[in-house]
Amino acid sequence: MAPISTTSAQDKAPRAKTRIQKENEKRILLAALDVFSQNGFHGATLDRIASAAHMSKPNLLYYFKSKEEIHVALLTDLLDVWLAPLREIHPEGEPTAEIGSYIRRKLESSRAFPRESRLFANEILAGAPHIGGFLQTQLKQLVDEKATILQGWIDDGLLAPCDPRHLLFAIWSTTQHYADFSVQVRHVLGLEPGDVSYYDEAARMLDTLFLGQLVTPGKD
Amino acid sequence: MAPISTTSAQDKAPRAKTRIQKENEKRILLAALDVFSQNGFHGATLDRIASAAHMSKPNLLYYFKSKEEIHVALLTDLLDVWLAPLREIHPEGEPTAEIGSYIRRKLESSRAFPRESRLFANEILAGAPHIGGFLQTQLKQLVDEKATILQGWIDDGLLAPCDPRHLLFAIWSTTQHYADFSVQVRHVLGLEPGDVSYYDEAARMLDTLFLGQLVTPGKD
DNA sequence: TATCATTTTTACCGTTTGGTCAAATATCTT
DNA sequence: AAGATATTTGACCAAACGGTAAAAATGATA
Repeated sequence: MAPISTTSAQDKAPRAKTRIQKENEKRILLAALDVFSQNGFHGATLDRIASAAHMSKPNLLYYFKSKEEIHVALLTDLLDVWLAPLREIHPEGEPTAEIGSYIRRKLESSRAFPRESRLFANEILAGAPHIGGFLQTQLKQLVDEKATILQGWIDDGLLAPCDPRHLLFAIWSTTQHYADFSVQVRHVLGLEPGDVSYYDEAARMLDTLFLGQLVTPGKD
Repeated sequence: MAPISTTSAQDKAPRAKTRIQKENEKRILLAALDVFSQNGFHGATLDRIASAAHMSKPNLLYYFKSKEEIHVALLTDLLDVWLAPLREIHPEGEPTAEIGSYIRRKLESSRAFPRESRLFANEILAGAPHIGGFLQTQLKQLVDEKATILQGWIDDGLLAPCDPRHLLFAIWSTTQHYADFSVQVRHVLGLEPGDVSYYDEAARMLDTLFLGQLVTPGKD
């Protein structure tokens, strides 16, 4: 296995990163996030990424060996952001509070990082060719762990009986929907292209849906 | 405006469709659905579509003038399927039954037509360049209409107070999630590639979520 | 079977794409 | 300032791409 040394003097293969190198890699990744999230992997071109990064194509390829390497770098950075809200669910907390704040964190993540969300959605839609391993190992493990917590709450009668993992799916889909399908949301609501004012109403809806009872018993 | 005449004898421009023509157009659209839904518009190539349709590329282009024309034809066919379940929500019905069966229709649509769902998701993710008009007019109109029905139920105290359009968003996202993100669902659940056995549990989850109360009041 | 329209194929074209290479330039270190 | 290293550039390439033209083959029709 290749060591990922950062600043060991004895190593000779991986040199320390220059100031310019760090700056330009950041510029490239920011530009690539724009382009990839708008057009998907195949729809993105190195010329467009380079142009968005105010850089020539060969110069871009001096920092990343290939288009795929940029894509993988972006996805790798993304995975931490994606998992972070889930990690914070703790068994000591009260179910309503824990689930409620998880939903709020997920929705806020969707609002703050819509491009990242769309990048992720594109990758999954394409069959997760690059992060399939991550899904099967790290994500599955974390989901299993948190599902156990939720199951505990169900067993204690604090949560309605349901498959905890599908509950997580429902939270993921509803929150990410506002980033991934934002165009549809805006068109249906009759909002202008840049308008994201629907997030407040979305938060209320998700609170009602996941924390309250949605349909009243009815008068049969 | 160009008339869309089908079988008027006096017209000379649009001829009637041959048996071979109908067969091959069907073959092409089926093949294109496979390719587009797996790789998105930019990831799909005419060579792959032609190959999947067991046809040479120029022959394919004899039936459809361009790659985009195939894509638009697929999307156009799709829109009816997409709207159908929503149309069936009627104001006379009982809220729980109406919403419940809508969810079941949507989930069944997701299970039966995952490729169509992914095609739609890809289009929206890309900013809906081809069906933006449809979203702003037909879909918005239908959603407004059905949202009024839901609002009526809320006013009658039959449904928990919430924004009806966001309720529809929640139903769309949770049901479509099982088609669009099926790879992730399977990886997290530890299922084999072709396995879609999670749909039963998904149906139970969505019933609990949308029709029952999920989190019990707690013992504070 | 002769005629005509439809369908299919072969060969090809211009453009775009991801990527390379060597030379030129800038930056850092001593 | 000099030398070494890091960065940037312009010219280029092979492959893949969407699409075309015209001839050849097939099917329908009388």
